[in-house]
Amino acid sequence: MRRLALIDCNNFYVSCEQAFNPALRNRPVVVLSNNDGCVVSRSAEAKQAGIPMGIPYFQVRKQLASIDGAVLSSNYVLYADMSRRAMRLIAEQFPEQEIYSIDECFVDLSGLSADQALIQAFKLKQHLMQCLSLPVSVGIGSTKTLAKLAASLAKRPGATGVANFSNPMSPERLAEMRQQPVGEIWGIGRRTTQSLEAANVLTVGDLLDKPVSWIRKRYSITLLRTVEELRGQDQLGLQAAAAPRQQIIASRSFGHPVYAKSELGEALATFVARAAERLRADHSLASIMQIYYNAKDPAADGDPCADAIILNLPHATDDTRLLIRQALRGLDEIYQPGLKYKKAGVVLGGIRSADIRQPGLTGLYPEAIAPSPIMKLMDHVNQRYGRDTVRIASMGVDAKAGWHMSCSRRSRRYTTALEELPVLSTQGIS
DNA sequence: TCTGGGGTCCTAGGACCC
DNA sequence: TCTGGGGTCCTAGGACCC
Repeated sequence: MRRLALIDCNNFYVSCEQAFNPALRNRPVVVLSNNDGCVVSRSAEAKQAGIPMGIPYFQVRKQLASIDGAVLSSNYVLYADMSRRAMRLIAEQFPEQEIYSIDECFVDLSGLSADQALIQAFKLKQHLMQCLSLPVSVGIGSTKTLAKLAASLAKRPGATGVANFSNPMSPERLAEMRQQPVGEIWGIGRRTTQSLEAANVLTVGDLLDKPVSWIRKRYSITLLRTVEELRGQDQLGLQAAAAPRQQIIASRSFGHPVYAKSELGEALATFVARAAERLRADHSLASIMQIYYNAKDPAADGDPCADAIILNLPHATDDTRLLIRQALRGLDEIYQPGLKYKKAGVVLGGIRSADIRQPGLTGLYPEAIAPSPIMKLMDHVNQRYGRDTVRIASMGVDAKAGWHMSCSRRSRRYTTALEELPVLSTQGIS
């Protein structure tokens, strides 16, 4: 019998912060998105105070201050490292693992009985708390969709943190599953929830009672697969090995508006460098690059405007230098003086394995055949001594340039930077 | 007056996820 | 004044091919 578990870190970003700073425990805490824009993670106390997920910070600043809430900028370096540690601990217990996101993974429990699975889930919870101070919820199910649904139950306030929707299910458990609102189901978002509710399909049970033909006629194959999964028929499988990405995006809203082409060029070159690092880490090449911007036009009452250009590269590449050259050429074509630039980005596409390199029919680009030793060296130095220790000159040298993000409330990189390690003294951790 | 059938590839847009 | 970033999959429609 197939049995899967979803392991989900509770309030992951906030929990990472609380792990290192006890003063943040048992009180309202939120972590903000890039540029301190929106609330993206909330402690239980912040949720209880009614702070919504995704709300712009400025709309809840006063409320947070009035309840003595702590507000933090995102510290992605810390979260990524904590994630890596948690995933490794989980894989030690359950080697069949699919890492689904920074704070979630699926594991295979097929060898275990339902009771054994529950016991193992509680043990794992305890283990992660002990090793990393990370609270997790575990949902068990015979498919990923059921495991997800179980996890959403498991993490409700007052719940035990573990829930099981895998067979054999008691009649009470089944009834509870069928009572869940459709909006709780993984893969059913806001729009589909609205549409289903309009058709008087309000719960999982309502949806399961609809004939396949009704679902297929009104919705896509995607929803049909979701329903099959809820019936216990596996449609999604466990993807143990991560497939290389098909698309790599690097983009940022600017800390301050940007006007000059040179500054926009520095920002774009930096985004290209980030994307190319990820490309090489995947052992991939890109053959298409898109660059784009969002801006406001002061000449038109500050109306928002945007433009983009798709660049077909002369050959598939992972070379930051070539990619930056092409990106700046693209910028020449879409840059408009006078606009107030708010955000820019780069998308790498046409991605394929770096095992096959070919220079194109013209033979004009012999360098396309072999990976660049300079890129390899650059990655190596930057991994060892820190990001951008070696960089391309067009990325600029001023780390305070206006386009860089603002993140004034970032905590320290406790686990990845020597000079920011926590210090233990008789007064506690500082 | 009569106007096929089957297929691929690409793109834009929508919906969803964390 | 201030509203994130990085992804996936599906669908419909157009261009093109034989």
